[in-house]
Amino acid sequence: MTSTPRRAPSPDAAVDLFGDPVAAAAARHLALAPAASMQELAEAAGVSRATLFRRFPSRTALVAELCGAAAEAYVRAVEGAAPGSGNPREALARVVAALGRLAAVAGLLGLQPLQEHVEAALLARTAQTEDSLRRLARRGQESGDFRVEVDPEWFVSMLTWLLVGAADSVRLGRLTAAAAQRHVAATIEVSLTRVSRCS
Amino acid sequence: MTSTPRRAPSPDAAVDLFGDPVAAAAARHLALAPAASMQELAEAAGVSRATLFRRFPSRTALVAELCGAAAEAYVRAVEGAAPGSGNPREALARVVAALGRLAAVAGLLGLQPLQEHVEAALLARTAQTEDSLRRLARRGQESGDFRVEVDPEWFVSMLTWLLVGAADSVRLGRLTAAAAQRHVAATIEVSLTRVSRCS
DNA sequence: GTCGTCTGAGACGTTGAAGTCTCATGTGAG
DNA sequence: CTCACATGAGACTTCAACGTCTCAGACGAC
Repeated sequence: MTSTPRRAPSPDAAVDLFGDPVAAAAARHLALAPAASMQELAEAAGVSRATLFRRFPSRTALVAELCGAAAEAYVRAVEGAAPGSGNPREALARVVAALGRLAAVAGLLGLQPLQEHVEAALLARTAQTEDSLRRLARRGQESGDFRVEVDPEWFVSMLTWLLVGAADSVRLGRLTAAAAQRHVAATIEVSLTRVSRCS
Repeated sequence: MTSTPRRAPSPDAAVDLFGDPVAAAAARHLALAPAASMQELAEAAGVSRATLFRRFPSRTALVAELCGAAAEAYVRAVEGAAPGSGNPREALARVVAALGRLAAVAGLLGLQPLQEHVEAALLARTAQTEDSLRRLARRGQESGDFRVEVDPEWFVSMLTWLLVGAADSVRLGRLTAAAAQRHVAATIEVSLTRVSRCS
């Protein structure tokens, strides 16, 4: 055969965020229907309820695993973007691009209602990462690249929720994924970076 | 008595968003615990479960009413800010201020998982209002006050989700309500308005 | 072929919350 | 005091989803 049978990796690599397609499908459905039952999730994943229970001992475990995987991906995305290295503006651009890719898949999972201890675990997992983002904000402020009026804490919040908003706009069919991602990047950049010079 | 006995209206008037204190307390609790049972909501409101059922025929009805009231308040807040009148920058500032006041109370209610038809009803209720915001964005772009790169659709989304993010930061104790509100206003303004001149 | 493994179908028990109902208590109006 | 009405407490039914289990069929390895 002239065409090689191996599938080309999907253009946005975030698709295989989860090991298996069942988890991926469940996550996709859960993001759209946060209160979905195991029955629904199984149907969405194309397996029987029994099989879903074989893979995940309980609904709680399923949700925790999916959200955990999303948190993990978030951490890896930010780390991969090396927010601590190089020019702050470029580091910021890398971070935003990496997270933008992620948001389409995992953004709305962040809206999942969680048990308190599960949420606490996720927050603990991402605490270091969020801190590296805060440091990036401060670093840029010290270097004169970023506005000093922006509280690093707010920077993290803004980044997070704009990504969620982007994912939601896509869900409602109001923006395409690509456009939403561009808007997030532009908004973050404009609100964080200082105008360096006038024409 | 020298001091008049009538209570001064609370500094942020949004407190009595709902007619009765029971609904207000339930809404407050629901925002923090989206999966709360009627038992929990009743306790949070300081009434018995029976009474809660007397006032709201079902949990669905309760949630729908609270979210509906929030949507209503959103509509009124925007209308009250008259986004269609006057200088676009000032109109924007009015809108952001009005919504900022609202977000502390109702922001996280927007995260409530809803049945599809309930969500559709809320979207229908707010459609006109969102449209007036889009028109404000366009108007500002035509007048040269706002950047033309910002899609009016994204403007609405950004505004919405930054307010949710502000409410969430407050919930997590990471920002004070006042600070969060200021940050939202500043972010919106910076990302939307064009730099008019260079010192 | 046989074996091991995974799966779907579906019955089954359990549980927790929803929603209904009754009754006793309290309180304000007259 | 008496009536009307709202509430709290709690028993009760219903129900949907969870979670467990069994069994039969499919499929690959060998």
